[in-house]
Formats: sequence, structure tokens, C-alpha cells
Amino acid sequence: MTFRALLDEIRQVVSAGLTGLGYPQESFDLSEPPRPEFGDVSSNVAFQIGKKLNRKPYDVARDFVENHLKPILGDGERGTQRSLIFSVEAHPGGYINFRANYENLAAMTLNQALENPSYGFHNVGNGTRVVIEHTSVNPNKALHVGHLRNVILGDTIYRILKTTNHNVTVLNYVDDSGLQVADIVVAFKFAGFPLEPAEKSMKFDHYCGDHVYVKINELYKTDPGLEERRRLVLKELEHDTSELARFASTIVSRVLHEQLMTCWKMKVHYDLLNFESQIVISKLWEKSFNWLKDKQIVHLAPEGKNKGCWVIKGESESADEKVIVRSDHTITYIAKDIPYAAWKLGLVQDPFYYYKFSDQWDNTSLWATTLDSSKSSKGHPKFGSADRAITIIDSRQSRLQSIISGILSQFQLIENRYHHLAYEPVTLSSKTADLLGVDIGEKHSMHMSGRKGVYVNADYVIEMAQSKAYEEVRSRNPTFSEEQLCKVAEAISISAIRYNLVKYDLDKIINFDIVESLNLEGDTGPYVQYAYARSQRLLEKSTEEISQLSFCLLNKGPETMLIKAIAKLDLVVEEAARTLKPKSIARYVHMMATAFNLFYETVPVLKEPDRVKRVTRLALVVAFCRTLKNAFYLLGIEPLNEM
RNA sequence: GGGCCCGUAGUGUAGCCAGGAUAUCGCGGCGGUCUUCGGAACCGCAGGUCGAGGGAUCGAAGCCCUCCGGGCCCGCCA
Repeated sequence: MTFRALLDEIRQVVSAGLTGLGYPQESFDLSEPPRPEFGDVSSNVAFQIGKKLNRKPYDVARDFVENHLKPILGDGERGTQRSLIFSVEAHPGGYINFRANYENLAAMTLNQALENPSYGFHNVGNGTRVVIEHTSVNPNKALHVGHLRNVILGDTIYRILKTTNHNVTVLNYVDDSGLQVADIVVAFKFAGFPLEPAEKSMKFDHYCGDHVYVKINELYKTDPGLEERRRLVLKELEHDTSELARFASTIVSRVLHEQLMTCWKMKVHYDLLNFESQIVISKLWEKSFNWLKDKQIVHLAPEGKNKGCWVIKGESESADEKVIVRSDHTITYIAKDIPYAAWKLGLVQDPFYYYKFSDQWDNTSLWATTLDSSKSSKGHPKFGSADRAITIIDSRQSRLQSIISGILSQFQLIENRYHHLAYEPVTLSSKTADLLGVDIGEKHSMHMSGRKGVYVNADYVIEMAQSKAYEEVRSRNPTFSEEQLCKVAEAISISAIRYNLVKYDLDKIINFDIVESLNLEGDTGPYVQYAYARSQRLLEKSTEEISQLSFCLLNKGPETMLIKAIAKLDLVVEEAARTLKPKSIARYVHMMATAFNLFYETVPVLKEPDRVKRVTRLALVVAFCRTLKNAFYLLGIEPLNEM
């Protein structure tokens, strides 16, 4: 909060100065200068004024500072009046540079961080209801690393929005009646695949994905009868009363449980499972279709290649129209997404009952939709009908998603309630492809394919990371018990994976390399955890009571850097919540860890002979811990006392 | 043919939305800290026509246009 207060104060002072100049409306930016000699905050206001007056920025700045800002600030006297501004000066470059009053900044920052357990979590949501859909992996296979990016992004955004006072529910959409489930049903029922893997220890989702799904897709090429079977199965899956549909649902349920095990291992939280079959059976589509017709969003194509189909117009004049209902009256893939999106935003009446599906790792309940009123349980949270819906799907679905959001905004005439959060996919590096036995020639990456069996399973990555972490922990902590080793190794592997998947911009492809992903040094999860563990050791070794602090003693470079870093958490979180860019939290955490490591290496704490200095530094360490811990929560990283 | 995204040292990346002061942080390389508050660390050095060209601007990695290179999407499939 404190850096925000500093910015606010500077903004006020500059505005007041502008009023003196007769420029009440002049816009200006505050930013952090690139070098410490330039102070803590800079304003470009002199450039703006200079442009209007056709004067050199430096001349304007000098005049503005001497005649309008300094009189307001009162020549540094403000230092005694709880001001956060220490000084202001005009730089020959044209910037007006402010220096912070470090004593007041330190006092305010540390007091806030020490007193408030949820330090840094700023109310930006005002209780806005948001649904986030992520994961949504077809229930016929295990998650691979590409899915994992989706899951981790979704969960991080959930954590960011939740802590900034949004009322968030997390949805996982289960396509239990789609082609991919039909594939494995065909394999089990009509191609003689055994229902259990030969290897007993193999997870059922791995068995279905790695073996059954890949092999049945190969069989289609040689046995056309099987593809015909698939068509029939697919139709039958939409009727929950048939024996085949019941069989499919047991398979789906088993795979789904295994998928959730993977996600829960990564400390991911869900609130509700939505099943596609129920959306179909509940006639949610028919209701949505009716209003699409009423609002004339869809129309029956009278002629042309889409004759007899219900279509919507393309997004632009040149774009093709999109078929929603085929001439045989069946609905297309995109049509199935419309009622779901409408349900999320409460545009259709909720046809579902809800029952408790499972308990979760974080002592919350995971709910699921049902159409059977007798299964319904009471006490569930309110689902659907949110103010905003955020759907996390990779960028290859952008076109379809933009069609859906276009339809919804036509329906409600309210923009921006449906938001597709797109991210670029994860590819495999040439080395990793090589490890899988795939030759990709001169290319440096390749796309994964579930159908072809070319991917790296999430569980495999987690396991590799864990065993690597285990060895590292053991070599550094010979006295740890087996239980401690496992617990710590798990926490490290989770942070390594999660950090690695959120730290990149959403529109950058992640070229996944199994070896590099196991790195525990540099810009990684374990690095930031290490800084935390170091700080905990300092606190553990000290028995002194933290009182009678003297903040003016925190005047060394690394100390003020650390204080400034602590003071910025809420600004960073607010920005991340506004822009839905989780990577900024990762960058912040890294900056904090780096700032602490420098402090730790250069400023003695326990060894400091002066008691007041020592205790005040300890207070800084405590504040650092609190702040980093809160930021860790957003990333799903566990703060470790030892590692 | 139409649309979306990316291009920043050997390599990966930040900064781009809201233009301004010596372009960020990793990995890799080289050198140092190495009787320590835990080396998963810290410090230093080398390494850059910010894909190319043009435009508007006093000023561009950033804004606009064109082009080049790479990836993705465009079915009565899902």
C-alpha cells in the first residue's frame, strides 16, 4: 500500500503545482526511473507542458520544480510531517525526479506488512461474481504438459481474483458425450480392449490415453467398420438411459477422478464439474436456440452451400457464415458451447441440480451438476449467473470463442462479460521429441498430439521433478526423515512446475524441454522458495522481541530496495487482476527474492552488534516473509522453512 | 485468399497497452566470493543494427504503414 501512497502524494503535489501554473487538466505519468541516481519516482509532466508551450523540457522542469513544487513541499520540511516525499529535482533530461522519504516509507510499509495478515490484497473486485472455466480436458486420457499450462494459468487467476475480493467459482467442463469418449468406448466394447491395463499399477487415465485411444485411432485406418461404430456410439451417448451410455459414464468417471488427482497434486482448486451430456439432455440448447431465433442472431440459410442449415453471420463482411444447426437438425460443436456460456452468465434459466462430487485437498467440496432432483444436495454455493465469465482455452480456439462472445453481446448488448483468455500452446523441444522417439528433422519444436500419442504426460513431469527435488533435498539435509524429504521434495517440485508455466507471457509458445524444466536454479520456483527459507532461518535463530524499532537505521541500499519491493505488492496484484496476466506475480516474486538475497549477503542481521539496528532489521525480515508468503499463495507456491 | 499471434546478445525472456534518461532478468561462457546469517546464493566481465524498411514525433524496442521469417486458425469434424 505504501508505494501507492507515495504515488498518490506525488500525483497530488504535481496536480497542485499544475493548478498554480494554470494547467488543471494536464495529463502526466509517474514512473520508476531506470537508475537509482534518478530517485524513486519520475514524472514526465515537463515534457507535456513543454510541448504546449514550445519550450525545452528541462527549462520547464526547472521552473516548475523551483517555483511550483518546492513551495508546496516546503523545502524538505515535510520529512517531519509524515510525508513520503523527501525531495524533488529537475533533471537535465527533462524528467522531474522525486526521492522518497525512506524513514517514513519504511515505517509505513513495515507497520502495514507486520500488522495485516492479508497484506497486499487490495479490493479491486467489490464482490463481482466471476466464473472461471479451465482444465476441461476430454475424459478419455491423462493430462499432458500442454493441459498443465491451462490448469496452472486458470488456478493462478482464480487465486489472484479471489484475493482481490472477486466472488469466484471455478468450473471444469467435462465433455462426456463427445467423439473422444466415443473412441475409447468403441475400443472397449467393439475392438476387444481389456477394461483393465495389463500393468496393474498404471493409472487408468494413462491406460486410456496412452494405449487405448492411440491404438483405436490406428485401427480406424484399417477397419472402416469401427468408424461406423463410432458414429453410432456417439449418437447413443446423448441418451443417458441406454446401457452403452451408462458404460461410458463409468469410464468417464474413472478417468475424471484420475485427472483430478493430477490437478490436485498441483494444488489446484475447483468448485463445479459441468457435464456436456446434461447440457444436451436438459434442453438448454433448445432454450438458447429459441432466443437466438427470437433475436434474429441465427437464420435459416435459404440457398447456397449451407442451404437448410441454421447459420450465424461471420464476424466481418468477408468472413463465411458459421453453421450452427446442420440440415439434418443435429447441432455443431460450437452450438454446444453457446448454452453453456449463456448459463455461466445467467442468460438462461438454470436447469441443474447440484450434488457433492468429492472432497478436495484444500478441505473444500467439489460439486457436480445433475438432472436428478433426488440426488441434489443442499448447501451448495450459487453457481452460474455470474457478472463475468472467463474461459481459459488455448489460442487455437480463438475464432470459435470470439463467435461465442459476439453472440452473447448481441443477445445482451453488453460487451466484455464473456472473456476468452487465450494462451499459446506448449510444444515439445527437439530434444524432448527425440526422447519420445520422434524425428522432427531440422525443426526446433513440434506440437503435441493426443491422438498420435506424441506428448509428455503431466504425471510424468511431476514425478521426474519430485525425484530430482528429492535427491537435491537429501544431499543438502542429511538429517531429514523420509517423511520430511518427501514433503519438501513435493513442495519444491510443485513450485518448479507452476512457476515455470506461469512466468511466460500468455502469447508466447512454451517450447517444453523436459531436462530444462527440471532446473532448480536461477529464475525458478525453488529459487524464490530458497530466499524464503533463508529468511526463516534468521527468524528461527533469534529470540529477541521485535519492539522499539528505529526505521531510520534501515538506510543501506539493499535495505531500501527491499522495503520498496515490499511496498509494491498491492500494486502488482491489482495490475495482475486487471490485466489477467499472472506472469507479473512471478516476476514480482523473483524481484523480491533477488532483493532479499542481496540484503542477506551484504547486511548483517543476527551478527549486527547494535541491538536496535539488529531488531529493526529482523522486523524487515518478518515483513519480507509475510509479503513473500502472500505472493506465494497467488502462485500456489508453498513457503518452506527448510529445504 | 481472409484472420490471429510471435520475432529483443549463443539461447530463453521482460519492457510494448499508457513513447522520454546507459534495454530487464535467467541459462550458457569467462573471472571472483568459498574459515558463511544455509552456495538452490552473491559480485564482476564478455555478448544487442530490439526481424527489415518507411512514416508521424523534438524523441521509437514501444505508435502507424509495408515487407520478411516462424507458428496457429478459417468443415453440415470435435
